[in-house]
Amino acid sequence: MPDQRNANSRGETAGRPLHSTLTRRRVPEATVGRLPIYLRVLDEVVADEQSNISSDQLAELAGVNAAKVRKDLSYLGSYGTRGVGYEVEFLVYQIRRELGLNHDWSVVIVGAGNLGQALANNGGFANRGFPVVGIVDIDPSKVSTLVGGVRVRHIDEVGQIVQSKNVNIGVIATPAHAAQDAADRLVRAGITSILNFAPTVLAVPRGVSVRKVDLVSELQILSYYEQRKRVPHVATSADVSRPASA
Amino acid sequence: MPDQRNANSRGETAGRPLHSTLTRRRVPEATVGRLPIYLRVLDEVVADEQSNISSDQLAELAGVNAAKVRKDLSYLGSYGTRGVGYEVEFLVYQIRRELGLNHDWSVVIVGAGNLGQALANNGGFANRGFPVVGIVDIDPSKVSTLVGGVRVRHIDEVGQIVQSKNVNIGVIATPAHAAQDAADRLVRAGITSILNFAPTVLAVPRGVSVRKVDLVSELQILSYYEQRKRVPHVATSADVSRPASA
DNA sequence: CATTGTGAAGCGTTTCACAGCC
DNA sequence: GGCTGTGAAACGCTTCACAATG
Repeated sequence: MPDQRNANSRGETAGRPLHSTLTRRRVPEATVGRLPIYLRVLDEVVADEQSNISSDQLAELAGVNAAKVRKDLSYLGSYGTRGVGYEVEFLVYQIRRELGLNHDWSVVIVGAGNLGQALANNGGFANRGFPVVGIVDIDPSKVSTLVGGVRVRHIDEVGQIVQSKNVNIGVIATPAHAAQDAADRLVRAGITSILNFAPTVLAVPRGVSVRKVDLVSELQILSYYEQRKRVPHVATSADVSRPASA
Repeated sequence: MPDQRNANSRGETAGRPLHSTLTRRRVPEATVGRLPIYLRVLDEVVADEQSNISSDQLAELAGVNAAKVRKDLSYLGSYGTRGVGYEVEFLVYQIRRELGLNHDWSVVIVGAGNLGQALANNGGFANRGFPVVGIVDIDPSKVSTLVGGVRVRHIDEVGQIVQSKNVNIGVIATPAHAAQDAADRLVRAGITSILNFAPTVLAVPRGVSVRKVDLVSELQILSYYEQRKRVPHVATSADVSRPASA
């Protein structure tokens, strides 16, 4: 069904990485995914009034290994001092700059159900630079209610909200069956970044970034590893006929 | 600070993949992460009463390429028919079996705030085989309230709940500062799989699987790519010396 | 003859190991 | 001496391309 669109998930567009071709220094996708973790950790280090940090210590706190930390940070530039480590405040600044966190990015939430409301009420967004400036729903009975200090408006108004409030990011918190329509509306409104909580693969045009958070999938993945812990070494007949040679 | 524990995230324990050493057929982590997506898609195919599906069609619907689908499915066994495709119901069964979804996995939620309540109210968990059998909070004023049909109990009772209701998976929906304590309590209660919504790197003993869902990180990653779209081609001196040849 | 299953090539990520530098 | 920055090796995942086959 998708037609000159591309299904995508986890930050890639049908195979092709989603970052536009040839911009500045290239930071690998895997590294981009870890920079937010370093930021979190460094915030606490700043709070502890520690001014320098080694790759070893940062690695420990972030739950990765030190070589990875150094490689990751080296993509941003040479911001460390040999024999000393990294100046924490400076490093925070550089990571934030790289991630584009020098200014706020306004967010609109589609879907004022349980999840949408929880997200809107979650102060963590706004004070991390992602103010929720709009919430929309298709259900007239939800419109006009106040959620997290923002009045819910009808989804038909999403285009106007995006324009007038300069929204950059859309969050889809609708049921699965409504998610594609929500995405279409967001895209039509000019949104080019979507965070999708609905368990659906969205079809969006090239140039629109989609990241997916699928709670049930996460549980199912945990289930896989949990099962393995419980049933070690069950050699089924299928296994016997197909020794794990490959 | 962690002491004979290992910080981890995204399903691995400090570098080492978390699945116990040498069990059955090995399914790559990347594949495990996609099986839930195939399941979702196949559910709809079943609903459409289509009995067979080719790797091409499944790939299209799942937003990946066909070779990947075939490789992924080949790890589970040879369940397709050349020239025909895969029998949908049988494939669903095999994927569910591989993921350990033949039976329910009970879930306990720690934290009855906005997010915890939204998760508990989200029917999608229970009817996908992850019944929420307990919700706990540290705040006495939240205890005894009813959330999603489950009465909130005090966090001190989490061990008893896990034992009596045979809980396998813990979901942490607390503020960041309380997340490590929540994890410690869950681990002490015998939980070996944790889904963490708090923006913290958890330290847990080996053998405990942790998956993290960090909403702000997701937004920050979108911010990175959004920024790139907005500021195309700021050729710094570094770029000139490093044409994107790789 | 359409479509799977899979070796092999290609590619991105992680880790190693050490030269370079403060 | 201690720690960064980075080539190079190792590893895992993706994609190609085609032989195998119902």
